[in-house]
Amino acid sequence: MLKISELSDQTGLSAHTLRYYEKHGLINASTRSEAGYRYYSEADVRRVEFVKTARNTGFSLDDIGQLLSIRVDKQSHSCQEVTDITRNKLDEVNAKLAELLSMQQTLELLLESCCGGPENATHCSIMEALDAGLKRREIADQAGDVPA
Amino acid sequence: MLKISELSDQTGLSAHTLRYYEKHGLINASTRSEAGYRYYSEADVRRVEFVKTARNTGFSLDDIGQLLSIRVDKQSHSCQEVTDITRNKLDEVNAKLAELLSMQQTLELLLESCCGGPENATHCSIMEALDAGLKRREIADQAGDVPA
DNA sequence: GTTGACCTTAGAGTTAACTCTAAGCTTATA
DNA sequence: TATAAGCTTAGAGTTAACTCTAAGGTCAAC
Repeated sequence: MLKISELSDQTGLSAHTLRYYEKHGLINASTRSEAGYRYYSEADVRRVEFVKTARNTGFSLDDIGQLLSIRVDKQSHSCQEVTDITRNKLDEVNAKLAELLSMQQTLELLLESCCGGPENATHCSIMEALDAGLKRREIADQAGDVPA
Repeated sequence: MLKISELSDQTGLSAHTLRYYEKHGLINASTRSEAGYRYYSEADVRRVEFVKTARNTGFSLDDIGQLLSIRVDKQSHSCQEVTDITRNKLDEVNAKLAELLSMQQTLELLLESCCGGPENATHCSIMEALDAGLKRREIADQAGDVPA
């Protein structure tokens, strides 16, 4: 049986976070000392690791709550329920990814277009592109040409 | 001169958001009616559009504040200041991107590994993989083989 | 028997960027 | 002139996932 600080050491999650997860119904210490100290069993630890793994995979605490309720009674739940949660998360991730890739591309183009030197920003092509609403087809190419 | 609702229509930013941006020092209505109504000039509108464009590119309101203070006095700022802000943002975007790509890959592998059918989740390979801390080299391949 | 490290709880604070509400003026239209 | 739409402000609420604080109880070691 581990005390909260020992579980914290083992999982890398802070004691604060572990209590926070408990308050939100994700985990629990199956035993308490008379004084109220939390003591975690092996099974408790495995549940915490499950939460941590799911967290690293991108699932929200809310998703994880659902996954955990499947986990404790797998017989009453289908694989489809699990894949639904997973697919929704993948859809979210893909949407965010598309957004970030577009930003990445824009930022790279902006950086390519600007000299980045110590000269003053009067003709800075990054500022110009932002002013023009990024409308130039290639933001500035190398020569600063603007599409008709 | 545009009233706030007209500016809202033109930019797609809500009047609430425009006031919020003003409160945070990003934009301003250069004129107010006697009664206090905001009236936006062409220059005001261009500034708002700049903010919107920068926002879409991923810059935080804080970044945008810096970009705007360069914008109003380009002579006193260098291209390097602009590229520094841009490069920092690109670094952030790339970091987030790496995280999301890893999640995407994991989620795809999880989905491939699971039948997703109506059968109960007793042997669901997604649940198993999360339980095992995603340690299996390929999460389950197609056969559920575990590396030594 | 007294340090000092660790534990408890309830509840407040953090972050970013909105988003909304309430209470009360103003303005345009019929 | 009455009504409705629109504007003003200050300030509270939202979201997610922590993160921290205060006030106090517990425990192991010296």
